[in-house]
Amino acid sequence: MPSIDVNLLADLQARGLVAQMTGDDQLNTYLGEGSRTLYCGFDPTADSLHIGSLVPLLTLKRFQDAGHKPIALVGGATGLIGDPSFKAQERKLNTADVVESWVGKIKTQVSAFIEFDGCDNSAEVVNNLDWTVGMDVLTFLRDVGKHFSINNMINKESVKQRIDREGAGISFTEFTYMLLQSFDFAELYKRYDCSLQIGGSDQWGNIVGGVDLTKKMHGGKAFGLTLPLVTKSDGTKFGKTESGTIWLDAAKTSPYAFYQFWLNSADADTYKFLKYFTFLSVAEIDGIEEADRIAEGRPQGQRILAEAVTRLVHGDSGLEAAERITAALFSGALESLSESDLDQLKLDGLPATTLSRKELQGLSLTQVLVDAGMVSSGKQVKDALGRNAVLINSHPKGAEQNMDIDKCFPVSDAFYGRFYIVKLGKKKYHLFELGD
RNA sequence: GCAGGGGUUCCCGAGUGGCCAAAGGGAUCAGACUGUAAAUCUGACGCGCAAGCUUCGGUGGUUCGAAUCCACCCCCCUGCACCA
Repeated sequence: MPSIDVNLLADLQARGLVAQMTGDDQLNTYLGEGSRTLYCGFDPTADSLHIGSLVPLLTLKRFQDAGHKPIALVGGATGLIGDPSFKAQERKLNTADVVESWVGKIKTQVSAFIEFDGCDNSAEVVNNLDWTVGMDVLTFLRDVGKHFSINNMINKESVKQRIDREGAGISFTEFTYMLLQSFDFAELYKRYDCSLQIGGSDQWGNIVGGVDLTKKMHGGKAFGLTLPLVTKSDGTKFGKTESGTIWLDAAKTSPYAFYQFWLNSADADTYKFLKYFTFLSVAEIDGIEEADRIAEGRPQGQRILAEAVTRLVHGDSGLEAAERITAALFSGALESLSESDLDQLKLDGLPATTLSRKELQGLSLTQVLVDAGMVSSGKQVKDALGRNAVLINSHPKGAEQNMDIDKCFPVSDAFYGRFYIVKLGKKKYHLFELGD
C-alpha cells in the first residue's frame, strides 16, 4: 500500500495547477482516504507530443508520487475522430494507419514520465481503441448515446463557437467526440476502478461528460479536475517559436533548442513555469524568485527552469549536450573550441550543414543560409547583413559580400580548415562544415 | 436542389477597374536599449543580391489596364426544401 500524500491537492493549487474541479473538497477528502486511480488522455494528433502535454503528463506523475495510480490513455480511437473542443474549425481526418503509427510513438513518449516498476500504484498505458473498435453502432447508440442530451451538448462552451459562429459549423462526427471520451472514463472505471480524470481546461466539458456517464452507467462516483491552459504574459501562444512547435521528440526539437526555449522565458512567466513544469517545491521556487528579485542583473530562474525541464525530457546526457553548445556559443569565445568540440556540437544537435566549396560557387550568402534553414527568406539575411548582424567565425559580413561567397567563407578563417559558425542575429547559430 | 452570404499575402481583416505586392492590427525576423528577459523605439515582413518575377479559391473572358467587371466551376456558411 503506497503512502498517501494528503497535501497533494493543496500543492497543486499552490502551483496554480488547478483550473476547475468537480465536487470541491469532496475530491480532497477522497484522495486523502486511499490510493486512487486516475487517468489523462493524449490524442495522437501528431507523431510526437509537444510541451503543452507536459503539464498533464507531469501532473500524472505528481499524483503517482502522492500514492495514486496513473493511467495514460492514448487515444487511438478518439484520434480518429478529432476533438472539437474550442477548435475554430472542423479538422481533417487522419487515416487509420497514420493514427496507429502515432499511437505507438506517443505511447513510448508518455511512458517515460511515469513509473511502471510493479509497485502497487504502478502506471498503465492504455489505448481506447481497444474497447471501441469492436463495439457496434447500435450498442453504442443504445448504451452510451441514450445518456446524453443534445440540448445539453449544444450548450457546452467548448462547441459554442462552432454552433453559433458564422463560417464554422460542426459535423456529427466531431460532435460525437464527447461521447467517446465519456465512454472511456466509464470503461476505465469498470476496468481499473478509475475515478478521476484530469486534463487541460479545454477538456472540462468532456470530463464532466465522463463523470456523468460513469454515474449513469455504473453508479460510480467519479471526479474531474482540469489544469490551466499555459499562457504567456505577452499574450502570444505558448510553446511556439519562429521555427515552430517545441516537441518532446529529440529528433524534432533538439535538446539544445529545447533548452534554449526555456532559457528564453520571460521573467513574468518563469516562476509560474517552474511551478508547472518542475518538481521543485513551491517554497524553493518562491525562494528563487525572491533571490532573483533582489539580485542585480541576470536572474537564475530561467537557467534553473531550462535545466530541470531539459533533464526531465531529455535526460542528463541531453542536458549536457544542450549546455555544452550553449556554453560554447554564448561565451563569445568560438576560437577556443577544439576540433573535437566542433564535431561534438554537430552530434549534440546544433543545426549543421555540410557543403563542398564547389557546391558553393555561384551562390549568394542569402541563398546558402536559406538553404541551410537558418531563415525563411533571403530578405531576412539581407536585412541582417545591412545591420552587421551576420557573423561568420566572429567576422561581421556586410551586404556587399553577399555575392562573394569566397569572402564570406575564406579559407584562412576556417576553424581546423573546415568549420564555420554562422551567427545570425543575437542567438541563431548554424555550423557549416566545408570540404573542398 | 433553391435562396442568401462568403473564399484576399502566416492569422484577423480593408480594398470593389489604374495611385495595389495590395490599408490596418496581430504574429514573426533584425537593430538600439538590456540580462540570450519584458516594455519601448527603429527597420523588415510574396520571391529574388539585383534587373525583375509571381499573387488576391479555379478556369476562361471583357478591357490599354482586373483582387476589383462578366461566364462557368470548386469549396465554406446560413435558411428553406428534399429524404418523410
